[in-house]
Amino acid sequence: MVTIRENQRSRAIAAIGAHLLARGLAETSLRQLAVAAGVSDRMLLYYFADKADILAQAMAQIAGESGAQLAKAIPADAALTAGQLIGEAVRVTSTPAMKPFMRLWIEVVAAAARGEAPFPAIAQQITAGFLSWIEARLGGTPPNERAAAAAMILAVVDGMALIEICSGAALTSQAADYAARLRID
Amino acid sequence: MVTIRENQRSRAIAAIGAHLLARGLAETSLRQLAVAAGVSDRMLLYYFADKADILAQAMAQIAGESGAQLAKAIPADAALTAGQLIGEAVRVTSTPAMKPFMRLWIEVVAAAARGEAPFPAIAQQITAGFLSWIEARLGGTPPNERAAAAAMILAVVDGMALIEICSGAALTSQAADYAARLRID
DNA sequence: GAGTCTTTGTAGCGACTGCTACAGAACTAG
DNA sequence: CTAGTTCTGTAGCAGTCGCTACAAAGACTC
Repeated sequence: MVTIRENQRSRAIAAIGAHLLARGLAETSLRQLAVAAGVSDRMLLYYFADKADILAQAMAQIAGESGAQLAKAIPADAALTAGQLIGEAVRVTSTPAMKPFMRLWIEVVAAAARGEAPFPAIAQQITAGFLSWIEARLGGTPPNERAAAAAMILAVVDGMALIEICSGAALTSQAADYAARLRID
Repeated sequence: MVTIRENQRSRAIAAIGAHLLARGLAETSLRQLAVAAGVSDRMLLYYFADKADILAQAMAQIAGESGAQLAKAIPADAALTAGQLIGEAVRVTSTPAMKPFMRLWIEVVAAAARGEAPFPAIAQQITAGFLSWIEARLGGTPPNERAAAAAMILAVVDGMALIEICSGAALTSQAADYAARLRID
C-alpha cells in the first residue's frame, strides 16, 4: 500500500545524501534538493514532512553508512591505548572515502552551533556514535579514563578535518603523521 | 573630511563584532546587522561596500583582539615542546573570554568550507595567525618539525571547540585535562 | 544666500525562501 | 463503470534576502 511513495522516498534520501556529501550544506534549498533527487520540490514535500525531515533522514542514512565503514576499518575489540588509537583514528578518518563525510560533519556541527533545525539533534547523535566507536576500541586505557580519552581523540579527529579545510591536504597530512606520535603519560 | 563616516564606520564594526561574538553567524542579515549596529541597513551600505565587506572588517577586528589576548596569555619566547604546548594552548583557548571566539571560529570555518564570501579568506588569515602563534612558542621542538606540530596542536585546540558544541562543557573539560597529558615520542 | 558635497530616510526591486491551495491525472475497490 | 483514494503539476503566497534609485536634509564654502 505504500510502495510507490516509500520507494520514491528512499530513492530521494539516497540521492540527497550523495548530494550532501558532494556539495555540503551550501546547496540545500528545497528546489536544489529536489533537482538533486530528480523530482519536483512539490513532490519532495509530499514524500517528507518538511525540509528538516528531509535533511534529518538523509543525514541519518549518511551517518549510518559512514559508521558501518568505521566499524569495519578497525575491529571493535581492538584493545588500544589512547595514544595508539589517535594514530589509527586519524588514519581511518583521513581516508579519501571518509573525507567528504568529515567535511560535511564540520558543517553540521556549525549548523548545530547556530541552533538550526534539525542539526542540533543530528550532531548529538553522530557525536554519540563516534564516541562509542572510540570507547569500544580503548581496551588499553583504564575504564574510568575512557570517556575523557574518547572525547579527546574525537577532538583530534575533528580538528584534523578543520585543518584540512583551512590549510589544505599537505599540511594536514604532516600533522596527522605527527599526531600518530602522541603518547599518554 | 571623513570624520562622521569613519567614526560611524568604526562604531559599527565594534558593535557588529560584539554581535557576532554573542550570536554567531546565525543572525547576520543586513537588517539584523544594522539593528545590532544601531543604524539603518541603508546606512550600513553607505559605510561599507557590501555585506561581505562588513563581515570581513568585523571579523578582522575580532581576530586582532583575540590574537592580542593570546599573545599576552603565553610569552612568545616560551620554548615549549609540542606536548607541553598542547596543554597550555587548550587551557588558554578554553578560557571563558576565548569561548565565544572559538565558537564563532568554528562557524567561520564551516562557512569557508561552503565557499561563502568572505569567509575563505578570513579563515585562511586566522589560521595563519594561529599557526604562527603556536610556532613561536615551540622552541622546545626541532625546527623542521614545527610546522607539522603546530598544525597538529591547532587541530587539537579547534577540535576541543567542536566537542564543546556537541557534547557540552563537562566532557570537554575532562577531555582537555586528558589532552594535557599528551607527550611526543 | 547660492551652490556644492556629504549624509540620511523612504520605498521598493527582483530574486529566492519554505511551503501550500487547488485541480486534474492515475490508479484501485466495489 | 463508478466512487474514492493516491499521486503530481501549476501556480502562487507571504516572507526575507542583498542591494539601490531617488530625493531631501544637513553641513560647508564662498
